[in-house]
Amino acid sequence: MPIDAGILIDWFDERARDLPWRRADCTAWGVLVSEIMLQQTPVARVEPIWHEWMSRWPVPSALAAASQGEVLRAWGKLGYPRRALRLHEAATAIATGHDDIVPSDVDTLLALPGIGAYTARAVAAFAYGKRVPVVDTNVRRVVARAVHGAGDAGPASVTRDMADVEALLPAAEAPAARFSAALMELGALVCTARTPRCAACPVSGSCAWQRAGRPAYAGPAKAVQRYAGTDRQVRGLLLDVLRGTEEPVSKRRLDVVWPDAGQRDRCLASLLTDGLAEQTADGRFALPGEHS
DNA sequence: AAAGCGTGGTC
DNA sequence: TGACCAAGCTT
Repeated sequence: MPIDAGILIDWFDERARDLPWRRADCTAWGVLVSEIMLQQTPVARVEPIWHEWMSRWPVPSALAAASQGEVLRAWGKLGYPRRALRLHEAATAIATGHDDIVPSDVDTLLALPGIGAYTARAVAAFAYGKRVPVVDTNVRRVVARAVHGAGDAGPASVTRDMADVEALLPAAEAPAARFSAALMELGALVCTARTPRCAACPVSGSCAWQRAGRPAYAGPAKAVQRYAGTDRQVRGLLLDVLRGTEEPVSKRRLDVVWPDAGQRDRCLASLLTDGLAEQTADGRFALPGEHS
């Protein structure tokens, strides 16, 4: 059973959160920055940082002119700092190769670093009003339930997931883009992972999962991400030291963050490889681009 | 194509 | 408490 676009869009008009990157005066650059920051990071943590970035770097060329270290420091504790580096790279490419204008074409967007299947279409739809399937984890869950009657989405498949959503999309551009935003919002506010609020759902009447009696998820178990004790945690601790100082720090200052020397050194080396840290001529360590 | 990559909030 | 979750991308 397809989701009624009119009903969903009406619900969105009434209930959507007033997020700054959804406002009419938000630029395509603002939308792109928000999409990158929102990858695996909750809205509440993104909002204040997004505002800082918009006033500090209102256009791609402004970000491109900043050093990597400044960008990483401004990224703060949003997590996955490689995103910040890639956004900086993307800004440089947009400034030099696209007249400082964020591309509206999906394939052009896909060619930029850090922009994948979801983000490219999110920018095309939300910044430029294009009719393209926008599939994130929220949308996959909503479709799994409302259309397929499953408790949750199985493993992602870009091709299949996009075809599912394409089939639901209104024919015209403007309502299609609005529908895409509404599907995501429904997944974020109502059709949530843990405790779906089906009583408040505007499309529960046509939901296949409801009709099937809300069966539990039957697919393969999802891999659980460990964090404590992993390289990710150690890299995070090292980076936190570098973020906290303007001056390069000695190796000794980094050694205190983690007891296992082998893991520590491996992580520091990987940060250097990833371009998230740099070693100065005198052997100390710093965020990249500020002391070389 | 499965695994790696940060961080913090929730129940 | 710790497992799960949050607008993914890259290799």
